[in-house]
Amino acid sequence: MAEMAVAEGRAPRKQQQRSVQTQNKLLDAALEAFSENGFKGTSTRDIADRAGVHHPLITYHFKNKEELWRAAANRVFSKFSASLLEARIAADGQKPRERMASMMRAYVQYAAKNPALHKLMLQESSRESSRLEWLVTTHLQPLSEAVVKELKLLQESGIAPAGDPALLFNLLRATSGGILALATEIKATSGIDFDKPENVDALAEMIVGVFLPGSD
Amino acid sequence: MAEMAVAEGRAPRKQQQRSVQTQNKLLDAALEAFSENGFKGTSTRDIADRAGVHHPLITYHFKNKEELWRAAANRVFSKFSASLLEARIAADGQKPRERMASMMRAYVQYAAKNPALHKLMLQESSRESSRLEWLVTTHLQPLSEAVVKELKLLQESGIAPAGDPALLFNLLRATSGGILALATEIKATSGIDFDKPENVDALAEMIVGVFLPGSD
DNA sequence: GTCTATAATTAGATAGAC
DNA sequence: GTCTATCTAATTATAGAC
Repeated sequence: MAEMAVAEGRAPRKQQQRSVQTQNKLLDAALEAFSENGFKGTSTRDIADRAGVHHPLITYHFKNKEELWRAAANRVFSKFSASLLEARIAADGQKPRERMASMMRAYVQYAAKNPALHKLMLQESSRESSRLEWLVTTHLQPLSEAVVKELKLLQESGIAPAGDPALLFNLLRATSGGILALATEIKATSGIDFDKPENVDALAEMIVGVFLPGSD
Repeated sequence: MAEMAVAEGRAPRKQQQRSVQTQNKLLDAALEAFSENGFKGTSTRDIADRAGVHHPLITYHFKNKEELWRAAANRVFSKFSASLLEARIAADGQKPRERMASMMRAYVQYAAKNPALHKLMLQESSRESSRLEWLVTTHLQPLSEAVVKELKLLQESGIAPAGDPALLFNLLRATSGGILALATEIKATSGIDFDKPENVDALAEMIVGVFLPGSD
């Protein structure tokens, strides 16, 4: 599968390179399709068409629809975690409030650039499934635990609003992600276009202002 | 269709009553199924099974899948608007801040009791469609305009956070609705169960506290 | 590694008996 | 108003040629 080529020490051979390209095209297409129409609502033919490859190649590279979903989800969530970690490291010297604000901005910016992330999450949260279980244990719980820990410290300093920190974390997450998952609708309803960077910035600043009202 | 029986002045005849019952069962089942699996991901057979009726009855009562979706969406959104209006009237004597807080509580409580509302909204927002356009012009825009007007007044009094009131409205909406649409996942990730009324109350209070920090 | 052809299942919708 | 039977199209997945 996709991990093989990475394990190889030297540059992979030509055949392998093309294989990786096909896999990447399929993963991008799958992410887009699944995030738009959900797992059940997406046909493997649609994915193959979006990727510009013939549909039997899905079975060849990913065994079946479920494994393709998992691989696509794995990729976007891994990139997301890496992006957050990067922001966390970059903010290391800052004061607690500014550090948290940096994380929140990074979260919003990533969510805006990758609307599929939260769309996928919301699609799968609509009902219990083996995919949701996998998503929770593999990606969501580790992320949640890390952020809740930092939030708790901010609450003790009076910077973040009081209340159950886990609830607060989910509030934050639903706010950032939910509004960007609704982007298509909000553009139609309110005329706010989150394709424009200045609107994303305004959103990030509003979230920071609302959730971190205390001065540091 | 469903509207016919209501137009009739006297009590409808027995045959008509059974018809209305079947329609209601189908509407409930459709709302549940569409909210879980999206429009494309839902089969009319699944809906018929959930309702306990034979699937050709869908064509009989609602013409096709699209019309059934519209009828189901219409019902849940109409009830929602009515519920908000009721809360608005009940809060009429209160001060601006308390009035807004009452509305926010009513919003959260309704969303908690009817998770299908926001699930449906999020499912349809994942891509442009004729259904989304209909949802926006029929239900979302009127609601948005009414609430934004009140929010603007609260901002001028310094009660609500500053910034584009339309953005603030969507933030509020995404927060309340988004977190309850994620309920299944949040229970698994954070152990917070929104089937318990006390957790819904805590959510409502946290939202009020975060978005209306100023004293009135 | 890629393609065509196809098997087996399930989908939306309709016809016509009762 | 309800049911069975069925048509047509689309679905996932596989077998086997190239």
